[in-house]
Amino acid sequence: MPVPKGSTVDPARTRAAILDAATRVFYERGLDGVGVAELCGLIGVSKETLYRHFENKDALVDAVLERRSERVTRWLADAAEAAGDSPAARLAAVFDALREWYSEPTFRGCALVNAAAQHHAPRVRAITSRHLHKHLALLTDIARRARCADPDAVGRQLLMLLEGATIVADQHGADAVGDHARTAALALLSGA
Amino acid sequence: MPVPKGSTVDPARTRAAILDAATRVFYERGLDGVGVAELCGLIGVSKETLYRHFENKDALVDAVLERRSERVTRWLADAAEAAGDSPAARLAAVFDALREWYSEPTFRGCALVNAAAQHHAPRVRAITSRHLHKHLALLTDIARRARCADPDAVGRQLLMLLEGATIVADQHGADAVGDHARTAALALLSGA
DNA sequence: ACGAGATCGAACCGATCGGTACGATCACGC
DNA sequence: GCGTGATCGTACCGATCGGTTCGATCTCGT
Repeated sequence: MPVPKGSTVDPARTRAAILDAATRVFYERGLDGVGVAELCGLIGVSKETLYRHFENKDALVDAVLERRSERVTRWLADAAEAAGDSPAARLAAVFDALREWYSEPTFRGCALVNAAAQHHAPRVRAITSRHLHKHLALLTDIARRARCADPDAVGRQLLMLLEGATIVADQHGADAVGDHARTAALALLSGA
Repeated sequence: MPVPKGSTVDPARTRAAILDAATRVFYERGLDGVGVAELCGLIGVSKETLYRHFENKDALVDAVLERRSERVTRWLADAAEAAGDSPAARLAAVFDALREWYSEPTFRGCALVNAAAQHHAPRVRAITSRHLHKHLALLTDIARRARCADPDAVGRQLLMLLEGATIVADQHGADAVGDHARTAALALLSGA
């Protein structure tokens, strides 16, 4: 085997461990809320190892956000897909998934949007912008399937609702936010 | 006069100048994106002066956010008030005001929400939470005036739309976001 | 004219940060 | 068994940060 797979010394696994820990701690405490030294301590990895896998902290941040964006996007797309062909059912499934997310004790809002609010660096903003575009594509597709007169407009409206629900759930607790968002989303879809 | 009003040495004016500059630069570059030394340089004020008016940087941040929250809240309330008695007109006026805000070149999203995404400190989170509650009160009042069956639920839905529109306008440009948000808001109000 | 208080400018402090360097250790392939 | 490369632990570096201190200057009320 060219690449050891179960051993302690396995670059791919090390890299994944770094990404996993960084994803969690950056989400919990903010991109600038944890230093590289502390992060390495949490993972049980030396700085040299981290810096062989990532050019610098910004590159690590980019990788974390990129991976997170893909995971979330796929998660929502899968939820919609599993709900069948009915546009309303697909939309309901998306907001049901969001509702469960809001109730998780580790929920702290959207990691991408939070990151964009912290790092005004164009790199981070671009990743977040693409992230929202993926959501927009999913929601616009639902609006198109529902034969809305203006699917793009409805998609945008649903995107605002999705992002706003995430913000409100983070700031005001998840209580009924998920349900209200779901209700509003279905109303916007059927009313258009 | 116990307090000099037009002179160069005027603690109240100095304090206001610090707050003004800090509000602007914290909004543009982030709470941690500008140091106290640079901030003082921009204002033309020494560190000692800043630290006589504010106990520390966190206290300055709190004061900036508190003032900003009051300003924004009053601005939206005034817009609604000026629109007359019709609930739909009041709501439309609120989202018209938002649309103009989104188009300003300095627009960078909601300063309070951004701050909460940066500083996980409970102080900042509390200020932001109160800020959203003020918006919620305004929107719920409109829903109540419109004789919605469940004004609290509609208020929450409108709040999500408002916050989501602000996020989307920041990330995807202001283009038609304001119009779409306005349309969606009126639809949610009249459909409930 | 005098004293009080606000302000300036610059030096200074300790802590922390991102990032590098070095010697030692460990696991694997040949 | 030997070499290669991944890893560790630690020390180190320069920069920056929030915050303090001090002497000089300025303004104002009395």
